[in-house]
Amino acid sequence: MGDMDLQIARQSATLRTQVEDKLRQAISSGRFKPGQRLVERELCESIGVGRTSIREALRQLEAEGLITSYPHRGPVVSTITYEEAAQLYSVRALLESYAGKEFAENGTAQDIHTLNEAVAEFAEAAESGGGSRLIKAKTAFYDCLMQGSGNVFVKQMLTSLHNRVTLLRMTSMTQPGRLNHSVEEIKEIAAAITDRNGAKAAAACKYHIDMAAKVALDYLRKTSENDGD
Amino acid sequence: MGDMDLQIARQSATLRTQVEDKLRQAISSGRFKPGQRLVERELCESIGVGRTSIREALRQLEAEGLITSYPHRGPVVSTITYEEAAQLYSVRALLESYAGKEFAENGTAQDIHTLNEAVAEFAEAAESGGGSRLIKAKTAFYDCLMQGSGNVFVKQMLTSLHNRVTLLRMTSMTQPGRLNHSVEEIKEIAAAITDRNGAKAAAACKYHIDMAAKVALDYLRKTSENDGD
DNA sequence: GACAACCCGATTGTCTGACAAAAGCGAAGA
DNA sequence: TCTTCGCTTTTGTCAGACAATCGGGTTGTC
Repeated sequence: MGDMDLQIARQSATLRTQVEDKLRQAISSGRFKPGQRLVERELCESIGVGRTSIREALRQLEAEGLITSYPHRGPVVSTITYEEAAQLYSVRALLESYAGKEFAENGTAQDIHTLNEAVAEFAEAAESGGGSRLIKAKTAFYDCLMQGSGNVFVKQMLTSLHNRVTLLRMTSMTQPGRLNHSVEEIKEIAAAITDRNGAKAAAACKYHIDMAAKVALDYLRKTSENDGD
Repeated sequence: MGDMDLQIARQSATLRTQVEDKLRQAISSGRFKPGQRLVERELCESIGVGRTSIREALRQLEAEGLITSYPHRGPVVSTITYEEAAQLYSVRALLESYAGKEFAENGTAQDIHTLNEAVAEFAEAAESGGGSRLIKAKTAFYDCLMQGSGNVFVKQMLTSLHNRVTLLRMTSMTQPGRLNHSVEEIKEIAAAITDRNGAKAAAACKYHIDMAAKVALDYLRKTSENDGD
């Protein structure tokens, strides 16, 4: 009874919250592409709720940076430039290193146990190759990492950054060789944390993000024929 | 003609934005105290706008962490525990150090010039003792620091953290001796940045925040007779 | 043919009024 | 005293309405 799989449809949540999740997912999954306009009435119809709920959900997503609203023109899915992508990965490296360090130095034994389980699950998922299972496993790993850092602000900020990474719309794991490297790097992180080695954990986290950033930014640079005009 | 005092009431902004600012200010100024309930209808009356604008503004503040909403009970001004305050200052130190380092290494000469002007203004304000002038000067300094970091995400996150610090409702500068120290520390930061010394700038930023944190947390610990039940 | 002014449709921003659902509170009853 | 019931308050959500604004197309002029 380790995993408390929180019920998918917790209908108790307010409607607005569900709309938020739906929109977030639509953006993450690429159904709404960066730069695309989001027209209120269309969203009302497709989701089946009133404008109130839609608009309030949009405000939330706007604050998270997933969408950008221009006055009297409405919201569009945020776009992210190459520069911003580089900045995003820089901050991520900074915060995740910190999280890793804190985890290693102050995390509970329980947290460490959970982390290692998440890593094992991720490694398995990487072998069996299930795409959605991989994403789930990686999410679980990061949730655990942020949780273990013991810092609610770090957790919140990293969550936001993770969401925004999806705006780049390239999984950074799709590269054939990358996935194996990724697994190794994550194992390294978990090992350092289990060893209670803060400095090493921070370094491993930073390395992991730097590698992911390199792949992502290279990819962006190559496919940047559509950023000019 | 140095100060371009942007017109107070830029009526072009949407109403919702103005409400956000008003609420943010009310919280920062302590007119709304942590833990206090915010009833929609009261806000409507006191601000003089409809529920729509109020609710959307509240969603924004909620995302920023300034208020916390419980379903079917409405929003309250966020409270912050001692632990969270400590975490907040930790992240602040981390991010501001990073900002200082980046500024020193990559900031433009123009940014550096502006920074030094802001520091001078802050020092003057500290001597003349104008409370609101001090706050303004400090805000200008931090704006410049974040701007100079060249990282929009850092800027955004630090802005959010700065807003939340006000939830602690103790200026951390009110301590008689603290202000002078604060001025010195800030001068140190600016000097390091002007020297293009990244490591030193980072250290100075961290020191500055750590000192502020120490004062703040000591104060919180002393006045924690009202956190039990 | 190019450029400016203008008008019109689409969409947002905002208000009002309405109502179900839930939370909290007080009273009634065991 | 404790539980239960019902009432009040407030939120969550909808529908409809309307002014303001933006963008695009049209018209008119040089």
